[in-house]
Amino acid sequence: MIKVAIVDDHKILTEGLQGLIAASGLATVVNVAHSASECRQSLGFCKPDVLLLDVSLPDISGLDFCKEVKTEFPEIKILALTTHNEYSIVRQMLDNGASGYLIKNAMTEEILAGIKAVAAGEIFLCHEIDILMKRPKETHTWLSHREKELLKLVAEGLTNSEIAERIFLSPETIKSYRKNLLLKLDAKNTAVLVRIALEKKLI
Amino acid sequence: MIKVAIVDDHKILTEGLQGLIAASGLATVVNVAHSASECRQSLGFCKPDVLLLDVSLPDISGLDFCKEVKTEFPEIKILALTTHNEYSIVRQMLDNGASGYLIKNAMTEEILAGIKAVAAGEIFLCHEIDILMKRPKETHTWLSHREKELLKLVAEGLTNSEIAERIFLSPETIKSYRKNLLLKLDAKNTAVLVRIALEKKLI
DNA sequence: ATACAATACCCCCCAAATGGGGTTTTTATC
DNA sequence: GATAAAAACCCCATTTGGGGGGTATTGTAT
Repeated sequence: MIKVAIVDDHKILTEGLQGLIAASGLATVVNVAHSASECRQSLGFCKPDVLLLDVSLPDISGLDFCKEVKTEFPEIKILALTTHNEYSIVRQMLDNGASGYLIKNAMTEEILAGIKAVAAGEIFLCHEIDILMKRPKETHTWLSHREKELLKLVAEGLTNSEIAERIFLSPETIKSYRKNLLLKLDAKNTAVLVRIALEKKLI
Repeated sequence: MIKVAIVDDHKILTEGLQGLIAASGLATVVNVAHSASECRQSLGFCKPDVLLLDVSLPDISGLDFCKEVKTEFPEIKILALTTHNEYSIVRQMLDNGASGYLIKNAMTEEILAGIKAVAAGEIFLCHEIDILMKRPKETHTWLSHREKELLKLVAEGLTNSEIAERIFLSPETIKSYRKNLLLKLDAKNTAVLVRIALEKKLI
């Protein structure tokens, strides 16, 4: 029997999930938490095989929590279960050690299939996400570290010279980065740049 | 027995909800839809007393769908059930005719209490939302029609003169509006303006 | 009656962003 | 050891935005 733990702040969802998993006979729910900190306290002793993890948690980001859990308990397989269907979120989640990714409007059977697959050491993506990730690379936007850093500072409202001071670069360099960002994200100006960044969850 | 219909694209949640409502003995689920169009087709004959409605639907906005249902079937009480806890969303939902508002991490009992209350013709807000709405007016941002319109166009990347042409106003007027928006939303510049607008779901 | 909010308009000045063209160095990757 | 991508830098010209000051006209709620 696969031991499953759940972290999600939506109580109706966790209750529904518990019932669903119990009814399947495939796995047993050993712990339910509604925040990362709550989950952190119980992981040590309940030792689940699979952790169902939401990206939006009330305390810290599910992305960071995924990395944290994987560092402390590398043997626990993490299966993301969330509403986000953006490339960058899935990409980061997998890079942070997740073994699978489900979106919340996936079929019930997919959730059980996902639990089974990741428990067996496989990588599992639900249908919609699988299609998303297989799309040609050009349709996805991927920014370098520096570019992401710049984008964050721009979205915080810093001017070029303020950014330059902050990260010890020439204002001219910042200008180049911004030009590149406008090009890469196909944005006409800063307003659109910020909108796209937030919509694609790049920052 | 209260007749309840549900519209939400998260299948796990709708299944959980169905079980929960059935187990309570308070109400009976007469219909479950995963999109507005699906729901639209069934509302006519299943005639629910209460409609549990999510704000994010795959086809159209739950806000618009709320208004639509209220126009066609004024006797159906609408109870919003969603993750959004922003003032502007709640405000719009209530203005569009919703009788109640629940957030998805609310307690199970609150959902049942909400169904009971709105079926009885009352207005019901879950605890967290109640607190949010009771906060002094000054802490909420509320924009006029024109200001919202402007903000949308700014976020689309139009320059002042482009906006002026589009809505037949003087470019100087647009400048004034923008200055006001920066003040009202306490934004240093356009980048922050757009970020705040998206974060507070004002546009 | 009058005060208020919303709407629409105008001026000046300077700072900041955008668009165009570039170069060099460092750091992975094959 | 070649190659490519990322990171850092530079100049010119123009447009756009932001900060400061305003005014006038509506409608509407008290």
